[in-house]
Amino acid sequence: MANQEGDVRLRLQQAAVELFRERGYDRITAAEIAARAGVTERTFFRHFSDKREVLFDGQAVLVAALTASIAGAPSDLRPLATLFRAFRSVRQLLEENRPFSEPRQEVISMTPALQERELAKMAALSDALAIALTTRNVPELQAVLAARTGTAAFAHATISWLEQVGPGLAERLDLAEQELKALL
Amino acid sequence: MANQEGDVRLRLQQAAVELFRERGYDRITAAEIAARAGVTERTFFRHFSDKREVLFDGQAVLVAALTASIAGAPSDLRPLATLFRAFRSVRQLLEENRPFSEPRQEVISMTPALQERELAKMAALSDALAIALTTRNVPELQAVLAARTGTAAFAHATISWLEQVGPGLAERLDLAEQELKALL
DNA sequence: GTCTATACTGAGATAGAC
DNA sequence: GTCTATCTCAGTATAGAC
Repeated sequence: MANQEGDVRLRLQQAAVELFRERGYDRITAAEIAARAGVTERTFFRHFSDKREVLFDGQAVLVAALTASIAGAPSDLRPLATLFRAFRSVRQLLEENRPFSEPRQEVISMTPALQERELAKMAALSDALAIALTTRNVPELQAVLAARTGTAAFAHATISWLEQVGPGLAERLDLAEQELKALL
Repeated sequence: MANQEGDVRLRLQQAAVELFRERGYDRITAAEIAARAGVTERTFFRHFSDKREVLFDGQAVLVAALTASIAGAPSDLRPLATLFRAFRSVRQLLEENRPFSEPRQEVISMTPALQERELAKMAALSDALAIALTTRNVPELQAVLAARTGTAAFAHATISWLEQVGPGLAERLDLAEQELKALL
């Protein structure tokens, strides 16, 4: 029981991804996910405030790692360079998680409701990065714009890396940074 | 009846904004909105695929105006400059709409579920702008990044303009463009 | 853990515009 | 007659209150 109790959350998440891939997000009920994880529907909603949220949980670790990297960056680094330095610092973390995040992303890309939630999570990430930049004395508007721009590039790099065969994550990040520079 | 039939959609939208402001988004049911507009709940859902959507309808006009401006821009203009030219071309449209969009934005800013939808709409706008740029032979990745970046600046400018007293929309757009240039 | 409100869907009937 | 908008009725699932 101790085993089972501890990872109910994890079992719910795994069950959710499996079922969503088998039959599609909107044809799966929260009760079905709960049943496969061996708990009741009520327990599902105790762990996740809504049905979508079961797929969005790794964010906290990522945000912590990124803000830590920003806080520890050389103080003369410009905002965008600071952000890309942070993105590169979590590369290994993302690569290790690929076995989980790839099927997860497959489900998200098929489901508008989940894409919406993903955008919200990215916006929250962007806000966190903007705050991390302002504590380094980057002016607010510049911090917000840099965070949005950097997050967009980061999201594009990671999602295309998960969805398409081709370059690795590091190369995709390099490419995105180059293209951003070329823009201006 | 002919009068009423024609603007059911509009009446539903107006009723929705009024009620949401009075009591808050989640304390208003779709049935109440429908009742105030003189139709049934089912009719509400025939016009709007979900409850949130009743507040997001002006986008089509905006997207059309922006893509038209991009299509008509001088061919030697760089991607971000092309986008800001387009944003400025819809300034009057936005200013005329302010009596509607300001209360609407007030409701959105109070409601996480609506903010999520707004992000989705902005992402759709960004996708449309990216496509408009690629038809001008901007390379795909560059177009996507420019569109995301530009859209973020545009959204920030318009939302802060709606929510806070201070500079006009034109000045806020100028400011955002300057800060973007300063980033790179 | 139980109960309930409400968001949303589907099918069929009605009514008016054309 | 078709087409389109609405209503009616019945139902399921999410999510919040208790």
